[in-house]
Amino acid sequence: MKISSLEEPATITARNLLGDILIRKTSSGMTSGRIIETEAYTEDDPASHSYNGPTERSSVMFGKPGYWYVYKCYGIHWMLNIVCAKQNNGEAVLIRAIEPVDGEDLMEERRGIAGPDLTNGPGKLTEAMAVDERFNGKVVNTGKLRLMRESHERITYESPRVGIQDATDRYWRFYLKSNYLSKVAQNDLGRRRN
DNA sequence: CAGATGATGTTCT
DNA sequence: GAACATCATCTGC
Repeated sequence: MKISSLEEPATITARNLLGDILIRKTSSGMTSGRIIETEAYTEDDPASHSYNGPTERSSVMFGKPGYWYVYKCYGIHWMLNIVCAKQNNGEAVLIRAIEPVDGEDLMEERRGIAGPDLTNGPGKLTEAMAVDERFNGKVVNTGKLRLMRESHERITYESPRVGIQDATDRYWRFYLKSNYLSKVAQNDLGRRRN
């Protein structure tokens, strides 16, 4: 069992979340997956929603750690984040990819396909796990969407974040080697972190 | 394969 | 009115 706290800064929490298990329960059944790719976002970060202080959308990021931050991207996809760092620090970690653990058949049903494309991207995993705005601002360890902290012994890598234009020199994307890494990230030059 | 593009709607200037 | 922490699909090799 992992003891690291979500009060740690995003750049540390993003790494600590690797290997943890997301668990989603619905009336159709349970799905779960291992987190294998994350990105850190902070207030001091032109690419972050919290960069210009709290807004109606980003205020959750400035709240207490251990809450979900869910927002809609390009009008289509839900993005799942975990708020971290101490209250009033606008920091969060975006979950970019997971490996299915349980309920893969239900994920295939929701996504309409099978294989690595099930969960190898931030918008894909929320569809596979039936995550939407209902979880925004909710506590991470209560309710139908939970996080199980897990230790892992896999090698960790870090590299620049993807899909953004600002601060691309920051190595704030973290991942484990996996067939389920996000498409846009599969061929980049990450450096080993442990 | 790689690269371009349209979908689609909320947020912020 | 522009930008956007994306994805699926289409084009042309």
